[in-house]
Order: sequence, then structure tokens, then C-alpha cells
Amino acid sequence: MENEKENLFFEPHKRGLMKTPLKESTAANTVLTEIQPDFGPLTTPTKPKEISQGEPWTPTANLKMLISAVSPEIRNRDQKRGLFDNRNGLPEAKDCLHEHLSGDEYEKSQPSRKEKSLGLLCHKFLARYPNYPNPALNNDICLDEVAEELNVERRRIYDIVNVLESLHMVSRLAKNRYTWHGRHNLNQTLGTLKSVGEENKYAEQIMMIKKKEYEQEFDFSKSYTIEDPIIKSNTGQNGHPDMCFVELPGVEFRAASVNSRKDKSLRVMSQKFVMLFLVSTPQIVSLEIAAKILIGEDHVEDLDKSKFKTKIRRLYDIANVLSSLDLIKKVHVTEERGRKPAFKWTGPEISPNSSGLSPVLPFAPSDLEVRRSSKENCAKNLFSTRGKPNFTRHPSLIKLVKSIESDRRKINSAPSSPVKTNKAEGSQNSAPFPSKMAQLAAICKMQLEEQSSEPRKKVKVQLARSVHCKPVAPLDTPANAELEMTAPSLIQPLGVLPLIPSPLSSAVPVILPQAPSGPSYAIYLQPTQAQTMTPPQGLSPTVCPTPSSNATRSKDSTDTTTENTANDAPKSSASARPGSLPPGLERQGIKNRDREAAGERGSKRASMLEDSGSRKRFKEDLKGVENVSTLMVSPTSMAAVPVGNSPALTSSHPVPVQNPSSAIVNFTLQHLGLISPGVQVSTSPAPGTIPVSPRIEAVSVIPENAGTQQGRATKYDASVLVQNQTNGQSVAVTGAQQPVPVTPKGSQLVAESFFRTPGGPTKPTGSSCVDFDGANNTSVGTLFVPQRKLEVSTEDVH
DNA sequence: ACCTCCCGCCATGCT
DNA sequence: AGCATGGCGGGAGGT
Repeated sequence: MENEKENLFFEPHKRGLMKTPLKESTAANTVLTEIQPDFGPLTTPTKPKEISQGEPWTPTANLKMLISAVSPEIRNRDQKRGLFDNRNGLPEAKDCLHEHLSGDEYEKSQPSRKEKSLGLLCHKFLARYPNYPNPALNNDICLDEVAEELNVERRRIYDIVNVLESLHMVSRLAKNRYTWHGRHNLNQTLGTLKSVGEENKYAEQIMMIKKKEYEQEFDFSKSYTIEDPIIKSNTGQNGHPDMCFVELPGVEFRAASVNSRKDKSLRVMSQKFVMLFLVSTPQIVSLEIAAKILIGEDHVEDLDKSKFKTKIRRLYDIANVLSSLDLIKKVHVTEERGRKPAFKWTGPEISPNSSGLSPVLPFAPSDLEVRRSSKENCAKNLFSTRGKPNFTRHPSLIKLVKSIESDRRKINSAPSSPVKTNKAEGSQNSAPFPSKMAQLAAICKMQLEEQSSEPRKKVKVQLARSVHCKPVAPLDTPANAELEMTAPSLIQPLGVLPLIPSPLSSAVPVILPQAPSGPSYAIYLQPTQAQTMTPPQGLSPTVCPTPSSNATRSKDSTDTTTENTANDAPKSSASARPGSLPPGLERQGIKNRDREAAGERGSKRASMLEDSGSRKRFKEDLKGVENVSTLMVSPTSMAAVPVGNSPALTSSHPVPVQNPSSAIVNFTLQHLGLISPGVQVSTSPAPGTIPVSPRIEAVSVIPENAGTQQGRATKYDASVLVQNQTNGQSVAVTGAQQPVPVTPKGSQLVAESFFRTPGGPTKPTGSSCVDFDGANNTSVGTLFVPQRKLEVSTEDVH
């Protein structure tokens, strides 16, 4: 059965890369090699294990790579020399290198653990396929082959594929066979996930958790109890979490086996994890919170350690893959307690399922109704296709389906010939790289290769990127629509409070039809009051309809995150990128489709560079442009930031103290890309609470090294405060453009007092910061630093 | 000492 | 039974 298909395809992987010789060698070799040889049997080979090779790369080589990455000229030169060889290159390169190193070093280089990291492996994997594959070609993936080529156990490939599958970047055809879809469906998938996430009220859950944490820290009364229920509610009626896999039409799992499997895990976890990013405002999600929520669905209370640990482990696995996709990047959230690992969304901004980007599916905003009916109808009925009962499909996806199916048809029709063969890799490819550098180098190399295909533009672009990026972006429209829509309703009761079971949540099938704009609410609870957030109306927890989650920032008090700006750049591009051609691409010089990746990669690359100091610099440079904005709210005060246009919003509420008018805020936010143009945010203190000034510090992004450019990076700061009020929320934003102080500290912000709620008197420490990350970042960065400094450090993403 | 997370045992379920 | 999947958590590398 499946087999047939297998043969069909020819080259799955190869990306355009091939074109240029440049790419060559590299670690990526593997990737390069792609071209495959053929394989015989489909069956699974068993473990590849032997990792052969020594590693080709030496540090020197890595450096070279990095350098070359930066400088096209150099690269070219090298190429000529043959440093970068073609696919085979690796070995060769190796040789050369070895000569010098040999011995110890060589060995050292061996297999460090990092070289075997899932993230690197994923990069290699991704390097084999174009971001936007031509549907006409065969894009199938033979797991065995891949495992072999990449010299890893098949088990690892499953890890990657499962995550990719959760994003519908691949779909299973049959045993051992997957079809590569690349990023064609990504935006839609993300939109759907966002919708589902909203339905599940993940934003609220996050807030609850944070609130809880906050309370605990401070020992406030523990009102935890309340929260739990909420979370539980999510669980769904049955009480158990909805572990349903969100399916896209046309992309459903075909293999029975897959369907049968409890899809608990990785796939589902991955989707949920992504949802958290899409739904939360700062778009920064700490592993801890993610784990709690994911577990929570099952049993929050239980939280036993082991379970938690296991969840965290899985999240790391998922995060590594997502990082490789440039959808997230690692950062650290600094709290009082210390740093917590977290990830920041660096993927495209998405509006709830409709892809705003793609014009294609314009959904009428009006769809609210639809939405409501949502869950049920949507999915299943719409696409009967293969209906798998369990999965839900999002209506919006219909289009996708069509396209996918057409693709599929093409594929099927394709002549089958098995071609796959990649082979080579075995020994060569995976050369062991010396750790991070190596990884980076490898990645860079891959990217280079990609680029190479494109005329050089890319390189420059990347560098330039930092510069460019920015500004423009901010306004996306898509969001706007949402806002408007939102207002009404709240279909979901605002509140979060009531979170109760949203229908969806329980329902497995996530799919919600949503109008593009699903209303999202951002709620900020005030810790103090919060204890009960309950009363939605009550102010404390206000719910604000926000346009998509973007607006919401829940970050509450507990943590502060600092982001680093560094990588935002990619993001911006990302945001831009719509399904089809990402705007960003151009700038990046990427060719469209295939290359888009390149763009991303480039960005990624930058991030990768982090390892070495140099890389940091590099990174920073890139980042310079970006800004991060952080928003801090005092813990207590947190209000929800409603983004939506709440009526109130417009009216500017004066924010106590310093706030600038909401208008300013909105303006700022819009520019930042945090909210869509249409949307306005206002924050006002909760009724109960008067906003005191929260402490906000201006944060700076701190790049560690501030690169030269950084200075720029600092960009403007705007401090925004958000508070929500019952009704209006006013946000205080300061849009100052001041250079952001690099040191947070100094900057204490003015605002500090802002929102304080009674309860939380200032807790000095407790302040929470919200960052707006830049998510969009855009151009202007605003940074707020909470009192404490928040730092977000970007770490490398592995 | 903690953070990451690789590794691979072994359960699950399809063939 | 054999093989494909993939849950899971021990324990080791990195910092």
C-alpha cells in the first residue's frame, strides 16, 4: 500500500540548494547530500547508528563558516578554493581539517552531545526540504532514509516529525512515509491553533497560573483554589483534557495507526504549546507554565514532580524543533526567584485562523456566529474527507484542503519511481561538530547553501535585515478586524473567570470556527484582589476583549521577562510573511517559496551564532534594530489589557500618573505590531484598584554585549502600562523614545507605581513585567522594564 | 547543582 | 510474531 507511493517521488528534499555549489560541505552535509541515492527497501533499517565519521569540522572550519556566512565574498572565495565543497565536501573538508587537528581535537570534536541535539538534527532535517515545496513534485519523506542519512535513530526522527506533523508541515502517508508540506499550511495551522487556544482559554489559564505563582510568592492569601477550578474546567467536561489533535483538512493522518494512537503527547503537546504562544500576549511562555498548563489539563493538582519533569522534558524536545523552525527562540524570564527558561514566539503573527496574511481566506469577520456554533459543526462536517473522528478541522481551512488535496493528487499521479537515495550521508554527514559552534556553523552552512541558491542577496540581506526590518511592519490589518468583532461579545464569557469549560476545551476537536477575529480577552488579574478573579465583571479581573490575543498580555506579575531583542528580526519578517510570499522574503532576498526558509534561516542563523561571542555580536547587530518592548505591570495591579477596542478604549483614560493617553498607547502598540491598527488598547485601572503606578522600569533589552548597533537597538521605549479596568482599560504607555537605558535599573520607571493595587503594594520584587515583545516588534521597540530588570536573554537556542 | 535533553527501553498497536 | 510508533524517564553532558 503505502509502498507504492513511496516510490513515487523523486526528490523530496533537495531544495533549491543544489543550485549553487556553494553550499556544499558543511556539516550540513547531510543535508546537502540530500540528493539521494536510492534506497532499496523501505523497511526500516534499524539503527543507523554508527556514527561514523569524525567530524569534519574543526573549530576553524566553523569559524570560517560563520565568517563566510557573514561575508559573501569570503564565502565565495572559499568556495573557489574548495573549502566548501559540495556535498562530498564534508569529507574533504574534514580531511583538511583533520590534518591540523587530528588527534585530540579531532576526537573532541566528536560527538558532543550537542552535536546530537534534536535541534541540530531538526535543522538538518529541515534543510532537506524546501519551505514551500512544489506540490507537483514528490515530497515524500521516508523516515528510514532520513534516519539513515542523518545518522540517527529513527526514534529521533519521530520526535521531529511528530512536531512537524502537529503544524501540518508534514502528514503521514503510510508506514514510514510522510509527505512534506513545508510551510504552505503553516499560517493556517497557526491560525487554527490560535483559535483553539483562545477557545481553550489558554491565555486565561496562563494568567491564572501566574497569578497563583505570584500569590504564592508573596504569600498572599492563597486563593489558589479558585484557579484550579478554572483550569480544570478547561479540561473539558469529561474531565479530561482534551487531548485532541487539531487537524487540518486534507492533512489528516491517514495512517490508521496514527489515528489510533492516542495522540496524547508530542503531537498534541506541540500544538498546545504553540497555542500558548499564540494566545499569550507577550508571546513568551515559560516552560514551567507550559508544563503546568499541559499537565493541568489533566490534573493540575496532581502535579507530581515526576510528571512535571517528564512534561518539561518533552517540552524541550518540542521547543527544539520549534526553534529550528524559527518559530520560537529561547529566552529567560527573570523573576524574583531566578531565571526561568522560557521561549518567545518568533514566528509569524497570526490572526485567528484566518490567515490574515493570506488574502486568500478572507473570512468575514462577521463570522462570529459561525464561531459560536463552532466547534461542532465545523470540523467534522465540513470536511468529511477522511474524517477522523477525533480530529477536528477548522472550517477556515477548507481552502487549504483543496489545495492540499490537489497537491496530493498530483503527487499520487506522479510517476513513481523511487528515488530516494540519499545516502551518503552516513559517514559524512553527520560529522560531529564541536558543539555549539559547530552547530551554528552547520546551520549557517545550511543556510548558506540555501542562499547560495539564491544569488547572494541573501547574505547581505540578512545583515541588513536588522536594519530594515522594522518599522514598516506594524500595521497589519488583519488584526483589526478582529477587534471590532470582539467587542460584542465575548462569546465567551469574559471571563476568564468563568473560564469554565469552554466548550471547546472539552471537546476534543478543537476546531473552532472562528471568525478571524475571535475575541480574545486579556485579563489581568490583580493579585491582590485577584484572589478571586472571578467576577468578571468585577473588575479585577477584567476581561477585555481583545483582538486577538495579541493584545493580551497576560504576563503577570510573576515574571519578568526580558527578552532579548536579538532575534526579533526574524520575527518581523515572519510576521510579514503571509502564507504566500512572505514579504519578508523579498527583503531577504529569498526566493520565494523555497527560500523563504532561507530568510528565516538567516535569522535563525543569526541566532545560532550566538554561541560564540562573535555570534552574539552578530546577533546583536542583527537585532539592533529590533526592539523589545516590555511592559510591566505591577503585580498587583495587573489589569488585563484589553486590547480590543473596547469602547472605553478609545476614550483615553488618563492613566493615572503618567500614562499617556491611550491613544498613545495604541499608537505605540500598533507600531510595535502588538496590536493591529484598528485596535486600541486602553488600560485603566481596575475599578477597584486604582492603578497605582506599577513599577515599570524601562527595560532595556539587554544585550549582553551590546553591540554596536545596539545602541540603536534600544530604540525607543515606550512604556506601556496596561491596566485594565473593568471597562476601559487604560493603558499607559509612554512612548517615549528615549533610548532605552540599557540598564534597566536605572530606569526605574516612572510608572512604577502605576498599577499597584492595593493588595500588592508594591512589591518590589513582585513586579511583573510584561513584555511586549516585540512580537512584532517592529520597529519601534519599546521597552519597559519592570522594576526589576527583566532581562530576557536570549539564549541560544540550541 | 541545576538545566538540558540524549538515549534507548519497552509498551502499544498495526500488519 | 514482527515491525512501526512513540511514551517515558534515567542519567549524563553542559554550564
